[in-house]
Parts: sequence; structure tokens; C-alpha cells
Amino acid sequence: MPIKASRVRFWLLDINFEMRLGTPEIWLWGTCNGERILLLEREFKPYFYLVISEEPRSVLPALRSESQKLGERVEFQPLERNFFGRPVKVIKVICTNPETMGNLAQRLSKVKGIDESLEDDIRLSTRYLIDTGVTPCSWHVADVRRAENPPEVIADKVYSLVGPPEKLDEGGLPDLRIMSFHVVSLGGSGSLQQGKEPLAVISVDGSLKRPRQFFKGDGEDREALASFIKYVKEYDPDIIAGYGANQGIWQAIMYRAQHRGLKLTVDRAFSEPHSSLYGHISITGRVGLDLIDVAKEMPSLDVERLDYFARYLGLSVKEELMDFEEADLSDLWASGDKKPVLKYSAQNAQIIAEAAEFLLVFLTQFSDLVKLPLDHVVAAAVGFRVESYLMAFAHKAGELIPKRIGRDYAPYAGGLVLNPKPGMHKDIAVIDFTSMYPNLMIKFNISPDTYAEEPAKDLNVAPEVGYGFRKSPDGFYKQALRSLVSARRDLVAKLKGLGPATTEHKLLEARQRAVKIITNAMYGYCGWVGARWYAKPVAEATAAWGRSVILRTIGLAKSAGLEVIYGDTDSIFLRNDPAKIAKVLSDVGEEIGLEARPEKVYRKLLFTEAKKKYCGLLSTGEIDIVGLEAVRGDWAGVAKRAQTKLIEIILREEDVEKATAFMRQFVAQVLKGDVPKRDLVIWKTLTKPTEEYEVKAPHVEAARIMKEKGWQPNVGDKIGYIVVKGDGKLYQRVRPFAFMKGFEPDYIYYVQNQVVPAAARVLSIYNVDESSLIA
DNA sequence: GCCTTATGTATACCA
DNA sequence: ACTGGTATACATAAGGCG
Repeated sequence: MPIKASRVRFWLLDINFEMRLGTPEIWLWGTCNGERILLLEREFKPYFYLVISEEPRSVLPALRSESQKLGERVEFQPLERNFFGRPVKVIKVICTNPETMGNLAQRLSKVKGIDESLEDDIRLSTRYLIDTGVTPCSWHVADVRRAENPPEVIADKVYSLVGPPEKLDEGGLPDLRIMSFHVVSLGGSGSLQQGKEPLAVISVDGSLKRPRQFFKGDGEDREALASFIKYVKEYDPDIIAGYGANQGIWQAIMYRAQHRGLKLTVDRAFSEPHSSLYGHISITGRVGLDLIDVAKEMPSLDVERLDYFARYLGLSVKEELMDFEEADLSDLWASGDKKPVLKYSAQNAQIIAEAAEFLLVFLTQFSDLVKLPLDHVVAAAVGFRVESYLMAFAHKAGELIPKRIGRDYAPYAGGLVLNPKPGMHKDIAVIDFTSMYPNLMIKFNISPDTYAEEPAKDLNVAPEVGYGFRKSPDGFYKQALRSLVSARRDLVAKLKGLGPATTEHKLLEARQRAVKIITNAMYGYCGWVGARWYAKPVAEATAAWGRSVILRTIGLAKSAGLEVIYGDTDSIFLRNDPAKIAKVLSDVGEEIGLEARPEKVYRKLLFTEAKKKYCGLLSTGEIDIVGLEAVRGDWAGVAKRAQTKLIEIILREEDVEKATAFMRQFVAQVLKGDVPKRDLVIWKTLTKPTEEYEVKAPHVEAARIMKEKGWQPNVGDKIGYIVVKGDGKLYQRVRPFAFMKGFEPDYIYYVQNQVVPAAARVLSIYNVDESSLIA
């Protein structure tokens, strides 16, 4: 019977692998022209490498017999590869079962003549992406035929791949179906504990269908859950977005479904959401996005509250719908006043859908660049994103991928920070080096594979630390960085010719941003002990070159007759004398061979003795606050607001009297209790389970109280607490901000330990005493 | 036992 | 679960005193 072949074009949404009919099968979920398709690949075989120091024929018989003993059908291919820049002889071991591959590799690596096994720790779906160049969130064409024995899935068509898909050089997104969801459960106090309590309401939204809400009637939540599952099937979303979804919301829903005898088949393969590689919940055939992961990476958000996040993205939020604590949701619901709860949840679902839509371009570009599926790229830590990029890059360069191994933490010296000249400075220019570390790594060819352990000719030798790096050939990091830097240059050049509001512009701008992030993370990655391409000398030498560059720049500034007021790692602060600055910049280019640029100019700039903390009035008229309490998330709003106002008075009006008077009045107001409660909340991150803390701490104590009340604070959550009146240590006087009933804020604490120290930090320059603020 | 000082733990920031 | 450098607060241990 002739096999009808055809060609399909698709955008890759998700990839997974299944053992089916005894064979590993790669599943590619694609979308195109409004159709959802599943492409099956049954021919792709798992494999790994054995590094040998002898001739292949002397080890092959032993390898054959060992694999026979294990009952594995394998094929051996002697090959040449590079490992850390050195040519190595390897045997590629192609096997059949990815699940037993690790064990096989371990056994075969013990055979005499085998040095080690490599790449046996790479998952099959990752392997497939690396080897074929197939890329998530990117367009492809593929030759396909109708699948025989297609699996039971939700898809318009199921095909078998005739060969690997070919990646197309096309940008743009297909029409993706985004669905969002938000859940309110009836825990003891409105929390999503372990799903022990019924769900009050599940809200869904998205651009495709009208928003809906499924809620519990008088009885239980079975109906709501069943309707939710049905709705997802009808909607058939490509992306399911939630907020905190990976941190208990899916678990709670799953628990409830199980409790009510329902199977939570919200994926495209009639199975249930399951936990995946980066601690996230994976939904086969769809992309499960937890936007809280995105929020946690936004440094300007003190607290990852959904409404703050939404406002930060520029989305409109109806404040009146958020006007109660989450802790009160349960009571409200129980009191029969369900309307505000429903409205609140509906708005949240709407915000999540809008945020997902807003972020989609950037996230898909990021996924495409580093070759991690969309749900993975959002959930994965920075180091794994860089690593994913490098793994694909290594394969293209014929380099073997090092194993992930456990190492002990090994610190080294980093950037140089100068002592600031305290006081008020006028007309100060900041010059800094553009992408200093990446450029140093390129310039001196700093890479694990160019590192010369023995002294040799023609090396770049790092100052202070003395590590040598071969000048040629180009090292692995240099190749990767150069490709990133040139990609970014091209993108930026293309952007200039485009209208700012066009789809193309948006796409390239997002791409450019993704490239920049990976470029700048490369140095940190190479000094991370968990990195596959970890090399301490690389990180250490880069930092040492950085220190020498900044020191030499200081020298050049001084010879040009400029006073250096401050400097940190890759920047120096100088008197803004344009002619002299220009001289310094050209000297830097000539003598150091790196680009430094004037970054900004301060009309006025204020330093205390402390490093990394200052504030200034920029030439643009803006106030810039760096490192001070006003920009720290772990200070109460009262202190931050007071300090900000104070800084404005001092910088704009230079009136210390007025500033002091303002502070006195502010302090009096706080002592009267005339301050919004939310300005008293102090937020701190719970960095480990409460039991693991060695000393008592206020936010840990607050988290413990939350637990008692039925809440489940997770590691990584920010705990908001208020200091209340009472006796004992500070940690004995805190309440989670949502549980203030019967407690009164300790305004004296807020004055003495928050407002006054924050103000004094700035006023101390003018010899204003702390006590004079309390009068 | 009480007070003062030194040290350690914890967090968030800057680059 | 990318790096080191830095400031700061509070808890706790250690030291001093009588």
C-alpha cells in the first residue's frame, strides 16, 4: 500500500516523550492555520558517548558482551569529538530504551579501556531538540504521513514524521488560545492549603470565550470541578495561565478532583497535570504557565501580588474589587456575601489572561532562543536557561556536553567597589563599561577549553590571579558570546528601521532583550559550581581583569585631572567636565581596548560613607535612589515614603531645615497612628522551610502563625508582617498583616526602628541627630 | 542576674 | 539552583560587673 506523504508547516508548542508500543516516541505538539496537530517520531533513538583512550576495536568486544548481559540491543559507532577543546575518541552508544540508558551507561563506563560516559544524563526530548535543531516556539516544516495506531489525544490531526522537521527562518506567533484560571478555596481562612477544603470558585477567562465561573453551591465542589474540566476541553487552550499555579493551586485542584472521584483530564492526552523538571506542573500538549515565576524575576516588585504585578505591566486593575484581605475571603463567602468574592476572582482571572497575552512575545522569544519549551523556560532558573543555550551551541560546534556533577562551593574575588566621598556633589558624570564581563571574556578568550594549566607561549595572563588562556583557537565561551553579541547587534540594527508599534518591532525588541539577558548571565554561569561548564579560573580571571580595567580607568581619569567620587565594578563617577571626560573615554578605548560610555549625569549627588547607597538628581530632572531603604522591599512603607520625601526636599531644595521639620511632623503623625495599615507591613522572603531556621526571625514567626491559621506559606513567598504592641523580643511581637484582629501596631517601633533610621541615614550627612527628629 | 559588646544569621540590594 | 561585594537589623553568645 502506498504511503501518502504530505508536508505540514507548524509552530512548536510543546514536546514530550512517551513509551508506546514498547518504543520511545517523541511527541511534537504543533499549531498552524487554526489546527492543532500532533507529530510522532518513532525512529529517534536515545544515545550516549563513551570516551576511550584506546583503539575502538580493543574495547568493542567487552562492550558487546556487557550490553548483551544486560539484555540491551545497542549499536556502537566509533567517532571523533571534542571535549573541552581537545579531540577525543568516543564510541557513540545508540540504544533503544531511554529509561534504562543511565544504568547502561554506568555499566559500560566501567568496562576496561573506557574513561567515562558522557551525555547519558540528557533527556530524550532535549536530545531530540538539540540534535535536530527543532526549536520550541518556532516555525517548522515537516514531511509527514498519516499515523498508524495514533494515540488517543485531543488534536485535529495526528501524523507520523517522515524525517526531522526543518526549522524555518520566520518570526511571528500563530493565533494561540490562551486560557487563564483563578481559584478561591475555602480553607480555614481562605487559603489553598492542601485542598482539604472545598473550592469556592474557579474563574476562567481568555480572549476566546466569555469568562466563566464555576462555584460550589450549598453542598460540595464536584459540580464546579466537573464543569471546569468540561470547559477546558471545549476551550482546548494552547496555554493555561495561572498565578501561583505551580505552588499549590494545581495540587489543590487535583486533590479536590481526586476527592470527588473525578479525573482532571485538562491536557490533550487524557492524563492529568504532573510535576516536571523545574518543579513546575506540566500539562501534556498544552503550556502550563505560572506567571508568578515571571513576577518573582521583576526586581521592582516588592511583593508578587497579582494586582501589583498587573499594574507594573500597565494593565488596569479595578481597585475596589481588591479591597479586602485574601484571608477574609472565606468569612465573606460563609456570610453569604459571595458577590465580592466572585468579582475578585473574576478580575484576577481576567488580569492573568491579559498578563499572559502581554508577556507572550517575550516569553516565546526567550524559549526559542534558549531552546527550552515555553513552560520550562518560565519555570527554570537563570543558570539552566544559559545551560540549555550552551548545550545546543556545543552540539553545533561538535563539542561534547560535560556531565552535571556535584561540587563544593568555592568562592573567589569579584568586582572592585570604591569608597564614596561622602556629602553632596554637584554635576557628576557616571561612565561605565558596556557589558564589561562578556567583553573581557571575548577579548582575552577566557574559557574552560582555552585555560592553560601549565605556563606556555602566547597566553593571555590574568592580572593578580595569574591564570593563562590560549589566544587561539577561539574558546567555547568566546564563540557563544560572539554569536550572541553579533545577533544582538543585527537585531538592534534591524529595529532602527522599523516603526515602533509594529508587530515585527515588538518581536525583535523582545528577542534582543532575551539575547542580552543570556549574554549578561554567562559570567555568573561559569562561576556557578552547579554548571556543566563550570570553571573557577574562568570566573576568577574575568573578575580580576575587570578589577584591573577599572583601576586603570581611575588612573586615566586622574591623569586627565578628574576627581573620582565613587566606582563599583564597571563604573566610575567623575566630575562632569565634558572635555576631560571625552579624553578619558578615548584613552580607555586606546589603552584598554574596551568601550566605556557616559551613562548619566547627576546635577546633584548625595553619598553617605556607605558603598552601594546613594541618591541623586539626574540631569533629566528625575530623582534616582540607589540601594537606600527607600528602594528596599524589606522596609515598611512609612520609612520608605518618609525617606523618599526627605531626599526630594534635600536634592531639589537643599533645605535641611525644611527636611528636618518635615520629618518631625511625619514622626508625630505616625505616633498618633495616622498612617495606613499597609504602610506598616514589612515584607521578607521565606528562603527555607520554617523549621530550618537557626535563629528566630520576625517573618519566620509570622509564617508560623499563618500556618496555624491554615495558610500554607511556601518557600520563596514574601511574608508580610506588622509589629504590634506587647512585650518581648521583636519576633514575639509580630503578626501576619492579614491577621491583625485584636492587635494594635506598635507605632513607637515604626518610628524608632524604621522611620528615624531611614531618615537619619540621609540627614546624618548634615549632622542632624536622630533624637532631634523625635522631639 | 543584668547590662554591654562581639559575633552570627538572614535578607536585599548593586554591579 | 548565575557571581561576589556590601550594608544593615536582629538574635544570640560571650564578657564584665558585683
